[in-house]
Amino acid sequence: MSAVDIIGDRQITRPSGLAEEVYRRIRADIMSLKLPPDTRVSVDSLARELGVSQTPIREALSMLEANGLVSKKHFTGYATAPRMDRAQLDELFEFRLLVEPHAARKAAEAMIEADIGSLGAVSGESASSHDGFADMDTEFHKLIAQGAGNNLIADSLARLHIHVHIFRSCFRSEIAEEAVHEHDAVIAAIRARDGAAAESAMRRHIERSYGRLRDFIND
Amino acid sequence: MSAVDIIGDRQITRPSGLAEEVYRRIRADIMSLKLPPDTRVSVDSLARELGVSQTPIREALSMLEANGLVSKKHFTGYATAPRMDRAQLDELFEFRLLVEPHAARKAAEAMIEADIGSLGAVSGESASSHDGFADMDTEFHKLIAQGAGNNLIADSLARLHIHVHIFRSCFRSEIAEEAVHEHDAVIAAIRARDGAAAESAMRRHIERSYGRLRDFIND
DNA sequence: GGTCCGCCAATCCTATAGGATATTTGATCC
DNA sequence: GGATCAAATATCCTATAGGATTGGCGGACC
Repeated sequence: MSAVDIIGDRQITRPSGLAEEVYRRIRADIMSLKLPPDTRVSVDSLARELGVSQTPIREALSMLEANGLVSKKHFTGYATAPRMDRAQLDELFEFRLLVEPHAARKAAEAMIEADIGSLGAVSGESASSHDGFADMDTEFHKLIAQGAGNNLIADSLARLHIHVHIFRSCFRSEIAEEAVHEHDAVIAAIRARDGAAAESAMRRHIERSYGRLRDFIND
Repeated sequence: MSAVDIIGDRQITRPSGLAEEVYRRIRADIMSLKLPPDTRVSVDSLARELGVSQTPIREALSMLEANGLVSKKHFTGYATAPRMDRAQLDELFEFRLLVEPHAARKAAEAMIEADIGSLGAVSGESASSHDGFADMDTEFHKLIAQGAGNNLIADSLARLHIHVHIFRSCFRSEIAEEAVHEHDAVIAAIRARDGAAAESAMRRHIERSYGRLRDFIND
């Protein structure tokens, strides 16, 4: 009998290592703004708080650094990345505008029916709270990127979307009713297998989203 | 006086930490095929070989894992990523085809003169050896991505280009005379500040490059 | 009053030791 | 001869202790 066992809901608790678990935890704390941008992160404190040794903390922070969520200064320690400035927001949306409409088109052409079903499941409902909308938005874009059948694109967008999430959370942006409608437009086009319509609907969504977020920053 | 000192060519040797140095070292070994794809990588061995403790090795490997160059299996150890298969190659070039022509267009419109100068410096010369061409190709695409003024794009492409480099090295691909000509066509278009021409020249270059690499794989 | 210098605390960085696990090897049995 | 099982090895994972460095604080000096 292995040390890991079957738990109630028939799910193996595969221990991918403490490092990965710590990674998820810290990333969650960053995304929930429990660790605000530009905040010092002490290895020692985290080790005590989470009740593990320093080594897995260090590994997790190294991975977070490689993903651009924290930065390390030699002999000074780690700190969460500063909030995006105007230039970075521009760069990020230029990138999204380049990739996501293409992904939407491919998804409309190649997505399997089952995944289109799950896509409908993240439409509108549970968009009552701010966090609810954020999670829904994340899931929406992730499903489409995966539906396009390109893991590289999906991973790149997921990595970037984290920063969008943080930026949006910083300003407690009101839940955009428009965004839900824009999502629905994309979903409808994908359901209709209309690649061109999906591409332009996604482009419109991202452009509007860009406009909504850009208002918060003027430096 | 700080511990780090000024060296001959007026450059500070800023010690970014052992972890980063180890990171570069391992990445170089992977790119030079000294660590071939799908090869076990022992933390202990590396520690002894490089004469450092296990901790910086572990941090470096964590960063490499986040960048997709090695993978970790719990209680089994690290291993270099397996060589790209056909599907991954397709995904990678779909991505490049999406991003790089756009970058070339922007570079033609916005690149400053000085950088165009350095661009000409990587044209043709030192393309005699295989490694020489590989480095030149890397530098060529990096300069254009940076010239487009979008760090996100530049970083994403740099990360992907490493895998192209490894794949090409695996097959000891002959130095493609064509590639140099295609590069020159892009450079000429950028020099002429012709965005449309730069975009299509880059698209053509990547498509041809894709065709050249695709021949090596048929599974 | 402003500036510079030395001290102190906090933190990171490194090294080593011990526990746990997967893979491999060898012998035994069918 | 092939398959199965068990022990041994190599490796990773964790924890703790000690050395090195940076940044901040207070006092002295101009």
